[in-house]
Amino acid sequence: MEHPEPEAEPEHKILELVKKHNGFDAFNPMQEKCISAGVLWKSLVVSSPTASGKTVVAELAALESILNRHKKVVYTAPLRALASEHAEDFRRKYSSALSIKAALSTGDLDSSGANLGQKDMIFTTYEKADSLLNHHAEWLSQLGLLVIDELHSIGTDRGPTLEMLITKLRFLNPKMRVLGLSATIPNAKELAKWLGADLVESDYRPVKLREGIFLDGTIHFSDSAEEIGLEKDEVSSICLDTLAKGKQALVFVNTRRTSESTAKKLAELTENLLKPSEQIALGKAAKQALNVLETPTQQCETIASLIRRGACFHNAGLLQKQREIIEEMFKKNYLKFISATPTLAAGVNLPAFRVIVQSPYRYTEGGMARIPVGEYKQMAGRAGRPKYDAAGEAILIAKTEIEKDDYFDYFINGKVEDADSMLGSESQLRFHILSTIATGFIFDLDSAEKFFLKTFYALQSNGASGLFRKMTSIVKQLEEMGFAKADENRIEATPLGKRVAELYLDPLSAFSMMNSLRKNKLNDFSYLFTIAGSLEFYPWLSVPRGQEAELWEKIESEKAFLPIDVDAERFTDNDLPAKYWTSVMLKDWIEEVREQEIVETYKIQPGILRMKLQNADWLAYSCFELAKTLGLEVHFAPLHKMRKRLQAGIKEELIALCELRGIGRVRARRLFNAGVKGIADVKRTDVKDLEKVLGQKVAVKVKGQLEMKK
DNA sequence: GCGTCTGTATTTTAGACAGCATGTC
DNA sequence: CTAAAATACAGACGC
Repeated sequence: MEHPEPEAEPEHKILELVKKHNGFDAFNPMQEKCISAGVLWKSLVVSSPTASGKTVVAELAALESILNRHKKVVYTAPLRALASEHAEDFRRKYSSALSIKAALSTGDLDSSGANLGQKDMIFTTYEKADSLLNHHAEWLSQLGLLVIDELHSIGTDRGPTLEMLITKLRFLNPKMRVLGLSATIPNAKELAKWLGADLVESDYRPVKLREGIFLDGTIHFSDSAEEIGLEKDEVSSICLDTLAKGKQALVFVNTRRTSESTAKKLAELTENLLKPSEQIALGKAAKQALNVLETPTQQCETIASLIRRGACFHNAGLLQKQREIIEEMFKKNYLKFISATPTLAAGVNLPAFRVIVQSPYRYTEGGMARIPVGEYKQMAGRAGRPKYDAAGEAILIAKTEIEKDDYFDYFINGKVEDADSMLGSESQLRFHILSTIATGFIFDLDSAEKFFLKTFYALQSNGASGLFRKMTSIVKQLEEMGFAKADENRIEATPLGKRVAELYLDPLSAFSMMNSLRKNKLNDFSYLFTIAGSLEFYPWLSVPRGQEAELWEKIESEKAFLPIDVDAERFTDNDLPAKYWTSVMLKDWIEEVREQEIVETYKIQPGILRMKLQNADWLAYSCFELAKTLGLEVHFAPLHKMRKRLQAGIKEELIALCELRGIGRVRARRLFNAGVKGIADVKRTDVKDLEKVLGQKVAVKVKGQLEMKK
């Protein structure tokens, strides 16, 4: 059915609905601009500052599509946290009121992916949406609207995935509208052109932003200066002044370690100034943060103590739960300061009166480098709390007069970088070409050309010949690895290649896993090395100083069991000791070494450990699936066991016990040592006896599970 | 001779997506 | 092409 432009009546209704469910009676200037540009019936790219209210624009377009045209909407974002926050928000506002079915689909175990075909609105990450295509989710060809949050991220390392996703979805849904939400970037026009969309640009912000530079006790703004004095160090001085104004500050630093030490410094400023009510709230939060694990680590204790004192740090080394607690305490104005790495700039919105950027440099592969202007703007954009502040202040710290002038030119008044296509990268192309072949978007040279011509890359580089040239050699590589077959007329993926695409593995990585699995002598450590040594496990743990030689010796003595050609790779792979060392860490984990001990030995924070373990679990599953596809039965049982052990961090003997909900590595070990060694034993044991080991609550819960199974 | 302090050389450095699949207080 | 803070280490110092 053709749907012409909707009539005036329903259009008006959509506007009213959105206003009503958001609890306001007028749209802001940016939103008005989008409405008059035709957000209800056109494709649009909106380029405007963070927190300018782009979510509402997405709601307008989405409701129109769902209510008037009865067409599905996909919202996609670069972070799971972003997707889930928006999903929750949308559900709360519209789901029950308008009986709109919204779903969240990310790689998270907790997010339900079932029955997406029956939903009206689906929130996902770029990768998950792309992966759904690899799994042939049919409903993806019935979309009315695609909302792309953070569209400017097309120019980052995850940009190619987004670019391919958009291209594929537009291929499948020629009439689909697109709503691209982007930060302010110079080439937004170009992106709009690619998407066949109109461009709406706006510099509207709900709170004014003043950008300044701190030098020798004075904050210099472009039109004025404020003398606040310099005591101890720059960050403390600014924070002290912030405190005197009764406000909060977000401090961005460039390493995790610095974020921690800065927080300790700032806690000294706040600890004696907290009101009793604040002390109570923070005390409660501190206790929560301390007890997110069965046994708290050193870091948990540090975090708890810092929260109690009114300032804390925030980085990827924290456990997810702790991050949330800290964010919430800051939002409620109990925590006065957070010192953070860029995690906080990219994530959910967490505004503060002041944003302090301690240094605009960061270590990169090529040594120390300036952060992109766009990244500075993203941090700066967090300044100013709507309703509380008349204006927000972003303050960059300079050490010299020259630096001050330079920062003004480069960061404050400078030009944000263009978002350029990154699809030319060979490794990215290898991954995405396999996936396009596996899903049938590309099946010969003609179709390849047609497809590539629709990419952003083609628009930017005036044609697809660049991609086309690289494709030939990539297809050859894929053929050699057994993932594709090609002749003059036809290119197609082998069943193995299709499976690799479904598993969302890098072809190169899958190939090296397969080679490992084909070795005849493998033990448990070989599997761990296969997992930890794969590309997806990057970055590897750094080898402690002075231990490199010792590790080489071990590698040499165990080389029969390492699933690689040690003699060849010792000269070509500089990361070999690090890969080995990382495997040893995984080994410790499944040997039930305590979390705190792992954290200390491998100098890794709990949050990073979690991330690595989740990664390991995914790769263990992938190995298992590859073995299945290859028919390598010898590996089935060992890999299955290995996966269970990685999930829980246990020796083989505890696998059965850990199947019970509420039983993890710690409790399972306690049970086992008390003589309860399996499900049957648990059944046989009296609740009273279980309580001695597990505590009352858990014991009852465990018993309850077994009752239900009867 | 041993523990502690101090100055200097050396080292280290952000983030986070994906598979599978069940009913939680 | 750009930095800065934490840590390891060597030597000095006091008892």
